[in-house]
Amino acid sequence: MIELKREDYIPNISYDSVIFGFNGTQLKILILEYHNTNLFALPGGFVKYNENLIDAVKRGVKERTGLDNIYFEQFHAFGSLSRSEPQTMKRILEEANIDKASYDWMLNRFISVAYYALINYDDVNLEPDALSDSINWYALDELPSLMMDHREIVERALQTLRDNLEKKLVGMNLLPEKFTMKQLQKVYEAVLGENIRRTTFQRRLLAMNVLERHEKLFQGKAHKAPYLYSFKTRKSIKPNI
Amino acid sequence: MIELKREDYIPNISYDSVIFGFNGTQLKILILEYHNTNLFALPGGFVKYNENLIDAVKRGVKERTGLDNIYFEQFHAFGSLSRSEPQTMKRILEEANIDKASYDWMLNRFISVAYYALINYDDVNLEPDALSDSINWYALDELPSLMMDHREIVERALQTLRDNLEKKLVGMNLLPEKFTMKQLQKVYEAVLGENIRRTTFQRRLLAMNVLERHEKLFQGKAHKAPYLYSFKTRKSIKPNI
DNA sequence: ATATTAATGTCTCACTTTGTTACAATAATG
DNA sequence: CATTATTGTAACAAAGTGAGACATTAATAT
Repeated sequence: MIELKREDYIPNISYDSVIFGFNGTQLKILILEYHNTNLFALPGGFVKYNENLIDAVKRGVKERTGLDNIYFEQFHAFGSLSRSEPQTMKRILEEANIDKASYDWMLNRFISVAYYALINYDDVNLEPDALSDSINWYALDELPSLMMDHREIVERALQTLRDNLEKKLVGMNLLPEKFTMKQLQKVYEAVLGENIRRTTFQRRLLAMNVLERHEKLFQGKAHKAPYLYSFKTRKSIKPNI
Repeated sequence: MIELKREDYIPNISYDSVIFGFNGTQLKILILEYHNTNLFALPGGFVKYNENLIDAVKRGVKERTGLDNIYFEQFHAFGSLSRSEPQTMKRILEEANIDKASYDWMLNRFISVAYYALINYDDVNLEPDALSDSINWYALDELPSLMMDHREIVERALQTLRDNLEKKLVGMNLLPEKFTMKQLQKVYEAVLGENIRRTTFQRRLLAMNVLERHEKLFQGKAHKAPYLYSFKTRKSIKPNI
């Protein structure tokens, strides 16, 4: 049974989430498709009266991916009048057989706060919400046409991710705990959308003093086995001299 | 007469603005003081149902400074439950002699979207709003104690300003149209909170190729007159996806 | 008129960071 | 045990930055 009672939620505020995953080569994001509408959208939702904004976001993502303890980064609030499309919303809600009395408030104008998150592609247990037929990974250059301003939201998320890549050591959540330099480089290349020189990249990242080197990897490939690295926890980072 | 009718405004959403100005040496921001309360706060307000979020912000700042056509940068939405302080709000509204029926909705929990702006210190015509005794410039290191989470909002604004300084050529609005290299350096120093080497700074900024050099300045100072510069107009770059 | 003063514009040199190329090391394969 | 493909790192070139030196010059003092 779908619960979207008007009295539980703050009207006019919503969130949208851009969930990035990495398949080893491409950056992908989670997109859902609403019942019988051919409408694709970012996973989003509403905020309860007695709930922190960030908790609403976490709740929505946990319901759809099973993941908890994800790192979110808020990147923009979208507040233009023109972004709301009551007819589109109405169609979605009718196709999901929600009754008019309970969905009426959802046709209002909403200001939406957008977050992105970076998760380990393989950990996800995808679960469509009540309004959706499916939720799936889409590569950034193979996105379906998205409803409302969601395309703009995605572009802004990617831009922020690129801007933050250096500062926030963003690869952290897109990779397994231990990874090779090559894997990390692939993450950087996927995020930045450009190739990086191997030796320069390696030298730069080692100089940053945020990686911990472990034993060798036995990948079964016919060449020298690369080291495995993991990210140092912030505490264990010692100053470079 | 104060107009804050519940039916005009979206409940639960507000904005706050951190307006930076520069007096040649220090960065300052605008802070208002509510009637008879000794409470200091950032200039903020509410969003009308039929109004873009950014237009609400511009409206509020124009009413208080007389300034139009300011560049705003949205930097964060503050959405925790704990940020709301209904007792504080009640006191402010009572001291301003607003009647309970019309202010009741303002005691709700609000999610606030915060913007900063950079303006020319001298152009401002300060005008307290209906709830306030005064609106004034305060240097960042001489701020009074601020209500609610406004201190945190200021700190985040400053952090974002610092992060964006290089990318967005932020000095643009803190200086008159034409300025000397020294003046620009003072802006950088005030924003970053540290001294910069003159020669390196000059070389770096000229290398960025964003400054246009004009005729010399006749400052009446007993030394070689510096060049005047202005910012070249830039075409915005769209992110690739 | 001319020397003085002090901030500016630019140059140099050392040092650091980044780009590029080269090459030795080595796990799996046959 | 040689081959293959990839890795780790060294070496050198190119570009960028920190620090200092110095000539230039508008106003002022002489």
